[in-house]
Amino acid sequence: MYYKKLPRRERERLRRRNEMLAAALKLFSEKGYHNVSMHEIAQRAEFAIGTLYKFFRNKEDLYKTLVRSTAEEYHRILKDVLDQETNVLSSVKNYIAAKAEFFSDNFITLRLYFAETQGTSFNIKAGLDQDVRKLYNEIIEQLSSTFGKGVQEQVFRKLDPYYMAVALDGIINSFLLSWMEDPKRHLYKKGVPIITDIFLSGVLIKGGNRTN
Amino acid sequence: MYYKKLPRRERERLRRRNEMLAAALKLFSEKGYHNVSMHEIAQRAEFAIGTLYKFFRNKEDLYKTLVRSTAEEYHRILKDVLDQETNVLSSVKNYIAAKAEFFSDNFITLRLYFAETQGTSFNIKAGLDQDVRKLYNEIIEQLSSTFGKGVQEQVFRKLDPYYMAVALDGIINSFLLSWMEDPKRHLYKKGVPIITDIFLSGVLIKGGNRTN
DNA sequence: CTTATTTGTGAATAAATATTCACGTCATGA
DNA sequence: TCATGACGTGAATATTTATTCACAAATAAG
Repeated sequence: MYYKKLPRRERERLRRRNEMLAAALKLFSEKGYHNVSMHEIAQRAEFAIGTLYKFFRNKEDLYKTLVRSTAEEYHRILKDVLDQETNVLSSVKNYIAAKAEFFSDNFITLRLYFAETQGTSFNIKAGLDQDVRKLYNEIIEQLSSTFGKGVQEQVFRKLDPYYMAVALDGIINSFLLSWMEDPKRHLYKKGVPIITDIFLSGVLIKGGNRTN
Repeated sequence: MYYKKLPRRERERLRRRNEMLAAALKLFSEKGYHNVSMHEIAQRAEFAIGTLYKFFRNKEDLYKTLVRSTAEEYHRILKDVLDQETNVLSSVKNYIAAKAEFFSDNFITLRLYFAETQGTSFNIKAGLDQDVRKLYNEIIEQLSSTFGKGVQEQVFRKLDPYYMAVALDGIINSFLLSWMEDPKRHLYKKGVPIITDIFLSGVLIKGGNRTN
């Protein structure tokens, strides 16, 4: 509803900028930061190398912009889910579904996500790393607090809420990863109920083996 | 018991080679493939740059050698655990413990492991990726077959064994990751029973919510 | 239509770093 | 002790790629 708010010049400028970001996202996602050259990005976006530098101070700036905006969207979506005023069990279920859905919408982003949160964010110079990690941790903390509430309400067993959050996120990530590697074999829609089920009920046949 | 099997010359040569690999491992693990120069590795290992090239054809060769040997050790250890003739429940518990122990022994390797299995292995040119991934998948498949046996023996619920394997590995990895980020806060020894417990029994208080 | 301003271009430059190789150095065996 | 070959060295070279900037094209203003 706010279209046309900006002058034509500005809008065109933004469109160009987005084209460059899109090209960069695709390339970074496929090959990783250091295996993509500025020339390559410019070429893919069909601009001259100089133009690219008119929009972004340097390669790192371009990359940071990309990752930041992605991270912020990720953060916003999951935070919204956890902020919703429902019972804790629904919150957790919604969290699982929302995370899966976010990435199924843009497969490409998933690669960037793993590159930044797992393993190799130490590839890029400091600075960005911290910010993205912080957003990621905030979500884990909030998920953790949801579990804390659940424990008090006696919906969940009396386990450390933080570890529950870590465990859940780990399961989801490993399903996302296997989906990323072979999208045909591991449909994500099929994964959501399985994740939920395993996490909530465990894999043992009887509750009798519980240590607690 | 096989010391002295090799001539002095050869042994010294191997020792030198290992020093170079050790220096490389440390640097790659800390900064990632592209942020480490051959000069840096040579300097750290206290050899001239030319010497490094006498031992390894090029940078990629050095890196591949490193990752391959690490991956092979990882593979061997976990395969041994799963091959052990015990009941399925013990196998799974041992798997959890063995994986945690392997990485607690060499923290540094953990970084390399995440770089290769998660997210950014697509950073390095093809070839290596495939081999390492293959070893990793073999373990998941074997874990999966253990779960299959467990389902038949009615130890585990009737869920897809492959997904159980994916889920378990995901939980373990996320605990390892949080340990890597803050070793003081998340002691790995403390993590093992929690992982086991959550995975086997789930987080819900009652078994009544089970969907199956 | 002319001028001014903004924006796009890509050859040229700068910097980083992977790789080579002509030359010492050292150990071994005669 | 000397000759020989294996090994180590690091300055020099090759290559890749990030970044700049003088100029051209397009657009807006008068």
